[in-house]
Amino acid sequence: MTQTPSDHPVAVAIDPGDAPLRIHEVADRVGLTPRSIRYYEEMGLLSPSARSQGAYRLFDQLDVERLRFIKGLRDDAGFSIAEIRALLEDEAARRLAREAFAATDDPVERRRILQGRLDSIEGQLASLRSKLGRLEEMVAALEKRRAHTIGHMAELDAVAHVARKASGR
Amino acid sequence: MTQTPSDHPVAVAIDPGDAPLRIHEVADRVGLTPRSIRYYEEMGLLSPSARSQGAYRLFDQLDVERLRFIKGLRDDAGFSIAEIRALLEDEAARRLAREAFAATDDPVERRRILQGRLDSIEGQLASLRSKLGRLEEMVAALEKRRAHTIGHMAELDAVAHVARKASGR
DNA sequence: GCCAACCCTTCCGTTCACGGAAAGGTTACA
DNA sequence: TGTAACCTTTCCGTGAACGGAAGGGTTGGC
Repeated sequence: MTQTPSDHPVAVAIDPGDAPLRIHEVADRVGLTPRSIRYYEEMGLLSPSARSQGAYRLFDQLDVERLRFIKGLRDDAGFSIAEIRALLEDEAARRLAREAFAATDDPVERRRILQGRLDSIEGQLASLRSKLGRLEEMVAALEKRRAHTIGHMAELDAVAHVARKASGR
Repeated sequence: MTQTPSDHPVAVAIDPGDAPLRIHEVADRVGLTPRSIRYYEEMGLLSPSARSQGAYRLFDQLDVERLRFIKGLRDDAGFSIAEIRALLEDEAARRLAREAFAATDDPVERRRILQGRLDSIEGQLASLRSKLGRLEEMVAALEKRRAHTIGHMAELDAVAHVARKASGR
């Protein structure tokens, strides 16, 4: 995936904006605090990012995407850090797999690696869909209550209408 | 759910069918601990439930439903207690409104009360739908990645197929 | 080569959402 | 009239998820 600026224009996803970011820059971009990012690394949600000469953390575009995903899982899906780690666990291997993928030319091996990645994604999808399902149930229940209430109101309106009629329009 | 063989299902507020439950019974039914329930009451998520002679908390069917809803908001939607309280805040008024509803015969007043309840439900629906939307976005993003990965695998398979052919079947 | 603005690790503090024990009162049942 | 099994409030403890300060090193621009 790390395409040198040479031949195929296909996967030139990262060329100029690929300058490694420092922690505060990532934090601003993603909407987290540096403290949280360090904490997530400590908790094992991030593979050890690159470091500068003087041990500064350096983040690439993949790290940023990963952190966005983490933030989504935390804020939108409401997963705990432990759950997120479980979800991303296979993905730690993915990091290695990515290198292994680039390192080999054997299609069988490459296929095996891609299959692993796919399994991981499927697992994440299953978790999210489960949460989605339960949320949809809640929405459905609320919609039912709403319909019920609206029904009652219509009833009352009908009664009022009859009453108005009975009292001579 | 626990429907006694009474006739009007409308406003049978105090019915011998739903014998008041004690805290541990509710906890078991809903899937919470007594401690959590007390905590939620302390945090203002429950209107002060009825109390027995000796100050035991007594819960009716509405309390149980409310607690189920709270649990759903907590576990499924991942809302914090503060957010849940905000969501249910108007519903504190609902409790009073329910009594007011039973206390009046004026259809106009009753309609007004129902409208208030409806507004509250709409607010809750909006919150849940917002969360739902963001979750769906995440699922969509994952599905895209999955499709991408599957595409890559198909590519590899095609290459392998060609290779097999070239090497004499 | 200097300095402001970052960054590092370490450690203690804090908020949230409860858990759990203490000390005592209540209920239901024999 | 016990008595076991609940319940009450009060208070201190805890794990998760950070916040923030201390003490010190690093970068980058002038």
